[in-house]
Amino acid sequence: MLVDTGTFERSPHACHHGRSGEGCADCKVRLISVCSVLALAELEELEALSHHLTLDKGQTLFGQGEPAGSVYNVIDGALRLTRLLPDGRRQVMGFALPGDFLGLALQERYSVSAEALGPVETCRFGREDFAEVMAAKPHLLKSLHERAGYELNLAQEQMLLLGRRTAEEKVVAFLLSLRDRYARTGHSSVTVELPMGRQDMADHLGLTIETVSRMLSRLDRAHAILLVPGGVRLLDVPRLERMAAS
Amino acid sequence: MLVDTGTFERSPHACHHGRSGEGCADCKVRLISVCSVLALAELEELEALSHHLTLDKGQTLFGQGEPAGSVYNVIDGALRLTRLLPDGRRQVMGFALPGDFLGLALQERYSVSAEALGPVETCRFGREDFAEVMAAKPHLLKSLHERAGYELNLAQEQMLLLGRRTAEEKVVAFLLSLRDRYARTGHSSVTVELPMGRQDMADHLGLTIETVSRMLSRLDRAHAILLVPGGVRLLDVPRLERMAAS
DNA sequence: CGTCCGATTGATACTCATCAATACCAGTGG
DNA sequence: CCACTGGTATTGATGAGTATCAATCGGACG
Repeated sequence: MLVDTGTFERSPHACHHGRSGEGCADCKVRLISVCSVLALAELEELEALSHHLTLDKGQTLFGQGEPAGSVYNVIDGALRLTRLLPDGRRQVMGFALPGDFLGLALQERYSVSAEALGPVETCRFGREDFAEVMAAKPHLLKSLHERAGYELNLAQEQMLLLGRRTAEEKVVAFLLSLRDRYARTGHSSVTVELPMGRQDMADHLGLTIETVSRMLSRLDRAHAILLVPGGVRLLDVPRLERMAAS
Repeated sequence: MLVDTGTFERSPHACHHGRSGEGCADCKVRLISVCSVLALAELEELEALSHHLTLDKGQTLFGQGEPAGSVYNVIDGALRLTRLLPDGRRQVMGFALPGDFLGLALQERYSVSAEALGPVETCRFGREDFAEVMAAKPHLLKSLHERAGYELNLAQEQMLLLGRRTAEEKVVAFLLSLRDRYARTGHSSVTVELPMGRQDMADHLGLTIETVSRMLSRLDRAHAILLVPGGVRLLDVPRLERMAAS
């Protein structure tokens, strides 16, 4: 069931062989990724093990159940993380954005599939390599563990949403949480980009595509948001926050 | 909003002051808890920091949002882990059983409330104390991280359940997952104990108490399960597994 | 025996899914 | 430039599944 992902990968160590502006030190997401806890010397050490990897829209970074051979830092773009039921029903567990770390559970097999929502840039490490570095650097492990705690928190938030919120609350809460995540990485704005399609949102919120569309239309008609191509503009954040019932 | 939990705690170090059969080495859950990765010498070190703590049914171990002053090993009994929406809607994130570790995210504040479903026995550590020990023992941190990965996996499973399964599938999947968890801790049996009430199950599965009750009755009438006081007997596991659509 | 609390069962209402048609938009080729 | 195509989003009509409301049951306990 593996499709040819046709990813493009530079040769290992590409970053530090004299190319300008490509090293980890200049990395766009250095300060918001796990790498932020590393000293410069450590960074170089890790850099020697890194592989730059890019994907196009729709390509699969890894599939649910596959042996987890690599871990990844997302540098640019967005991915969706999905689980499938045998009969095809799909749940989108979340979306990975720049600065996120994929594979932080360090398990034998990937528990989700990761697919690019658009052009994506990642920094790949062999799992063995990374595990070795981590064994030598407890503060890196600690940082990873903190991220895991954060992920667990998000997962709980999402469970609450899926189990106890109405369709409208789900959509509103999703828009606000996306805005918060963008804000944390610097891109603060009233206009929230939606790199995923309606079906992805639906599968994330436990709804159908039609219901998501209806709720967005309704919010638009109520002038709480403004639908724009590729995203939404949040017009009345206080009202949205009340609607989300968080 | 803090109720008097009225918990009973022995004086610190109670375990190793000559009392027989009370040390960590004899701990009932030693081999299935995080402590399983510790050598005997390390175990004694940790034991010096441990506090034995018991709760009665309904008592709160800690509340959502409170500063996370302690972490806990569950020795006996069961707790429910809940999150509340401002308007009172409740989501049960999961149930803690013997061998489980509470507070493994090591965050500033508890992200859930933990309430005893019956008599509960725990092993408490001050968060600072535990963090210190962990800083000195990377393999303990690694073990905790692995547990976090496992929790994350469970959380994803639950998201899939909440978002994409029908009421019947939810109830069946819940019964089977409980059986699996009991099996992992040794208590393998076709009779699955249900230490939680119907409302707890409902709040865990994103249903109402009535729907849970109806589904259980229906399964009983269909001779897939047998409702017994305090639990269920799984009569036709293969069929249940088909119904769960996992 | 009566009370209390949780569980079960029934009748009805409502939210959201389903089915279906249409609109929109980007790309492609005539 | 404009028709055609495929994919995605929107909108509408209807129905299924589950929530809600209400009554009854059943066991534990005083």
